[in-house]
Amino acid sequence: MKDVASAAGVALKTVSRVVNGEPGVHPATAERVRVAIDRLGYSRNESARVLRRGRTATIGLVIEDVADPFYAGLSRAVEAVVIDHGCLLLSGSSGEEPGRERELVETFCARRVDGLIVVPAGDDHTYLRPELETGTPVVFADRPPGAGLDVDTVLTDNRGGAGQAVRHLLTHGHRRIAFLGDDPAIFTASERLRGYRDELGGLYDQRLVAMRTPSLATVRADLDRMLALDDPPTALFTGNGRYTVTTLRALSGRRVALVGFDDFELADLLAPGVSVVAQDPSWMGRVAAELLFRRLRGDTGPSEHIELPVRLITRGSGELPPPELC
Amino acid sequence: MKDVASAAGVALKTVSRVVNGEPGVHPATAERVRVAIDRLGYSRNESARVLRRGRTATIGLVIEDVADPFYAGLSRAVEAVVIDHGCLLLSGSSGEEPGRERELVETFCARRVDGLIVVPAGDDHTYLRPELETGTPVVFADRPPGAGLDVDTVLTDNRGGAGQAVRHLLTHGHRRIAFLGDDPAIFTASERLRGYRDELGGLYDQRLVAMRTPSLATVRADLDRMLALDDPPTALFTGNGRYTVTTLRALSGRRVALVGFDDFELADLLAPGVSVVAQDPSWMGRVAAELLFRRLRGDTGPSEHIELPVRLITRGSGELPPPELC
DNA sequence: TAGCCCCTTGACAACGTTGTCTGCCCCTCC
DNA sequence: GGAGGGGCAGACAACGTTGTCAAGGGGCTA
Repeated sequence: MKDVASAAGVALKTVSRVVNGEPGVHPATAERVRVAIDRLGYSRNESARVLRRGRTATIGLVIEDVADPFYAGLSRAVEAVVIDHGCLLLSGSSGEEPGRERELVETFCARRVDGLIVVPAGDDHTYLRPELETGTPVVFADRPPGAGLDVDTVLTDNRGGAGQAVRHLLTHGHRRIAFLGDDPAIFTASERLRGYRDELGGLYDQRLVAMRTPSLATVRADLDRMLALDDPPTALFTGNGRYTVTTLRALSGRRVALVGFDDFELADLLAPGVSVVAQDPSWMGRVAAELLFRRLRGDTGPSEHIELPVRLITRGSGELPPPELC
Repeated sequence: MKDVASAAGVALKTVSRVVNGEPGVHPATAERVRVAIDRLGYSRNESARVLRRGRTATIGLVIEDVADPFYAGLSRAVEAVVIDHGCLLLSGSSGEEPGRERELVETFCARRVDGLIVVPAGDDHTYLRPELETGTPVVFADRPPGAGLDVDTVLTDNRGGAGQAVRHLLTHGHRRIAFLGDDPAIFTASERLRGYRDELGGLYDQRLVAMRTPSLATVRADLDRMLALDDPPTALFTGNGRYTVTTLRALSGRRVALVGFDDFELADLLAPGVSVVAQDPSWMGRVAAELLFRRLRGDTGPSEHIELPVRLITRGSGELPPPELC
């Protein structure tokens, strides 16, 4: 900027004014400055600007994995809102590791983001205290923060959704419904288990539940074990999109009724189409981002806890009757 | 930091030394400083640091759309490499708009990223000149830069891949092979068209080519038109993952041989499985990022133009014979 | 013509770091 | 006992911006 100033024969401050579109600069002078800027290929140093002004116009987003379609959709929606507010989005994947989550948050804080949206991997977020105290708004999405932190949260109605899935299978005559889901240490997994269990009531059978990080081998093993029971499951409820897909693969053609949590591309093209309880990741992203910006605009009301509804989409797999009724 | 210094009863510089793990601080003093840091919840201001040191330890990535699995995979791979180098990744989606692409690049440059990886949306990149001249390395991925810019590029063997797909269909007896692809203004689309055309040679028929941004309606219209011809296509070659999926939907069960460019999740679960010419987005991301870091380490060799091979994966749809041979 | 105000411009400090240089103290070696 | 050196700590300037304040000049009004 100094170079531009001397090239244009004006003071530093005048260049600053032109760059920022501030009023009170003679058009001719402004033009001279602009020419100098173009000639020198000058671009403002954002770090210095941030340092001086205190606001970074930057939002941080911590998700689990960009390559997971759910988070990719959420990410895209957050990015859109952030851009609408003239800000930049920093984002990173925690890969389900609490340490990495914390690292990311701290990196973002060191860069002085104006606000944070976090899909937590860990369950201790006391490290966020200092930031919260300095007034940086934080919104948790998809999963709530660890105990003792009262911040804005946007969740899916996991329990209700699981209940809805199970109810759907029950009304189609199933009594033996298995649940295949992620490690219950993950909030959404344990909530969905709870919804499943509550809905089943007396029909609940521990042997029809398998919860761990899915791989084709483990899912196949779990399925084989369950289907070999004297009273095997006639229907499956899978705990998330990744799980549903892995389960479909592990079934390798065996026809069992199935409802999955999370919609996924091509669910409609499979035979039969896969019935799902669908979340809307874009909606969640949008809601979280808008809540964050409301806080940034100064809304200091009590922390909000939003729960987004899910939608049952029937495509065939969830409407298969139990074999004995065929 | 000033507060930490006075709280610990030391000078600013000593705190700086502790924060940066520089040697020459008495362990007892360092401990005192660390206590003060914890107590005050201090975190270094990265903007000030960047301003002072000149390096940001930040890489910028411009892609087309995070929600597209291809770019999500690429993104994740770039992020992994960037983290390995102790850097932060800024990324944004251009949404196929040249203006947005430029905006993103300029935003990143204003934040003084150390290097850039760009999947270009536009074809004029002269605006990058100033940055290139100041020595910021730039790597183009998936698509080359506009004319007149000689920079590192990592592409897929689009032409060869398309040729391979067509050859595969030819060896299965097809002579009428249609091509459904994106707007030829997009580099990858036109390259794939070229590979298709070159491989078909005399069999090429303008009426079997449809190129535009895919929507279910347009693809359905194009398909209906082609299939109504006197000598309709017996096989389809689709120009990218999104196109393949849309085409499968538009076919709504009609059995036509098909090979798609790009692999996609569940391609193996459809009936028949979808044969594809697969790119490896992670590989591309990794290669691009590693090339970038090699430049950052000072490699000033001539610009590289890497072309990654594709892999034909046969799953059934590409091996269907033409109807007359049934 | 004096006084006032507005328009335009510039000088300067401050934001929070870090690199450089200097200073002090204590230990060791001659 | 003095010189020299190493370990530790601090003072200060500079990075590139922007907010504050002040100043110069020209036109308008009384």
